[in-house]
Amino acid sequence: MNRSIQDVARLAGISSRTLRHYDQIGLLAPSGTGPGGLRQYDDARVRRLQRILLLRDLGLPLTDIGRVLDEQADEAGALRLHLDQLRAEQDRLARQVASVERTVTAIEKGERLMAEDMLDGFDHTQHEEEVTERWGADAYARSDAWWRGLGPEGQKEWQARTKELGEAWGEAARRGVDPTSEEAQALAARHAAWLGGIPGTPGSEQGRPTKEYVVGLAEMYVADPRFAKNYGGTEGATVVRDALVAYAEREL
Amino acid sequence: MNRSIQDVARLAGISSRTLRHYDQIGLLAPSGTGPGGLRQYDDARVRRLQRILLLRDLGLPLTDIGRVLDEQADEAGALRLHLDQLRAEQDRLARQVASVERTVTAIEKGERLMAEDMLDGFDHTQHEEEVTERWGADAYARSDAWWRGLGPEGQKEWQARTKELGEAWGEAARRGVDPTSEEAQALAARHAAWLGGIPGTPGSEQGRPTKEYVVGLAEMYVADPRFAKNYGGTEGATVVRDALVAYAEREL
DNA sequence: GTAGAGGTTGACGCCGCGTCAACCGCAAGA
DNA sequence: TCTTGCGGTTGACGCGGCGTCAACCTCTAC
Repeated sequence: MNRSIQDVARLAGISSRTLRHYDQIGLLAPSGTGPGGLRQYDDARVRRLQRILLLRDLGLPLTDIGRVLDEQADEAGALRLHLDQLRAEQDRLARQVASVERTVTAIEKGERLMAEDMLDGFDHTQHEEEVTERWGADAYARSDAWWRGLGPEGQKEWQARTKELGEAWGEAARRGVDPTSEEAQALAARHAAWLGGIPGTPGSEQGRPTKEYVVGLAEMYVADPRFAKNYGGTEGATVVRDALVAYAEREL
Repeated sequence: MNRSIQDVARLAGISSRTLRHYDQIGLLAPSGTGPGGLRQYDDARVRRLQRILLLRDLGLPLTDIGRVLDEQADEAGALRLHLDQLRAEQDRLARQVASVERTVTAIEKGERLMAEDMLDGFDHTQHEEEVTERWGADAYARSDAWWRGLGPEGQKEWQARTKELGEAWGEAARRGVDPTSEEAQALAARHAAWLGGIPGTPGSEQGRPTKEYVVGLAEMYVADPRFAKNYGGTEGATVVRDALVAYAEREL
């Protein structure tokens, strides 16, 4: 019972291109070739194809399928390993969905009522005391002037970005990432870049905030609930602080 | 405040390659080029990069990000659309995870106690009455001879494949797929190919089951609970039947 | 003069095929 | 006999988002 490539493709509900691909990568070679190099598949190949497709439907990569089928490797074991990856991907997706959801509602809220919630959530002028106390009245005045200069639209925009950044931090913190991990450090880098883009912050002339400013601010995130709430509470803020401090020590 | 590519990369916690890529695809061009073609980025580009990375973290594709940022397109709208896709992917993953789980337990069960559960689940000899009644005692005898010829190992193997195929059907049925959809028809094709590979089934000499055999069997899947349970009950079996009948009409 | 840092452009690789393009062999009809 | 058409063949690009060479350039410091 030798079948042509089209026969097999129709039988299996796949394309002939897929069969040629499987031949090419050594996953399923035809049993022989007829006149003109036409591929022929016997019953054994068709059965092998069945198993390939069943495993493929489970999301197993083709290379793994090849190993399982060729080396008599442990099928259940391979699937359980695969299951772990699927679940990890599930987690990632769930977090991303939640993150997007929060971002969307934040944006829409911000569009409808830009006053209360967001100004309250991260009002730039909110930390006047701390700023003046730590970096002098000059710094605050410059910063405040910049803030007013933004205008309502600019302020809304700025707050939205702020909230998005806080969102990213909160998400990572809830997940319990290591503050020294590559991911947390990348976030810290972006946080620092963001701070450095605000005229009036110490070091903004060099385009990056000073180490002292970042470290001080990081401590404030933990100490002051008004800031901490932007990063998932005190616990979240602790992660943010540790990450920022580590980053500042390294790069600033 | 013009920064070099490395500066920006470190600031943002990404690689310089990524920045070059963004330049290449027109997502983020540098503000200018210095001596030797060195890319330079001003503050506005850095801020744009911030937004790019925030949206990228949410899983939005780069092309969409470009549209949102360039055409002042509706950011919340784009994200909600993206959210739909994420949720669809979540569904797909959840179903796949469940499917893999069931397959794994089925395999392990089959390894430990191959007797009861699986023989009960889909005993080939189980439908002797129907086979003899509909296709004659000859067909049953041939089929039965083939079955015995498989031996215990072969029977176990065959049953495992059977269960996997039933699994795929059950999964699709629970999802409520249209029996005439491409997906269901592909499954039907594979089901038919599987039947055609069993010596003794009418039409197996041609490598594919006859239309009448498939249609009759499909009806039995719905009518007989012993079969229906392999496809998610009567409801599931109905989908299987409709898909198989449609396939048989078209291809056999 | 030469080494080194920090760039540049160009290209391949990943994964699982879809989708051309250009060609070949065989059978049926004008 | 020529043409048309079917059913294949090999080869190559494309997708997404970059990582990772390779080969080359420019400027500075020793």
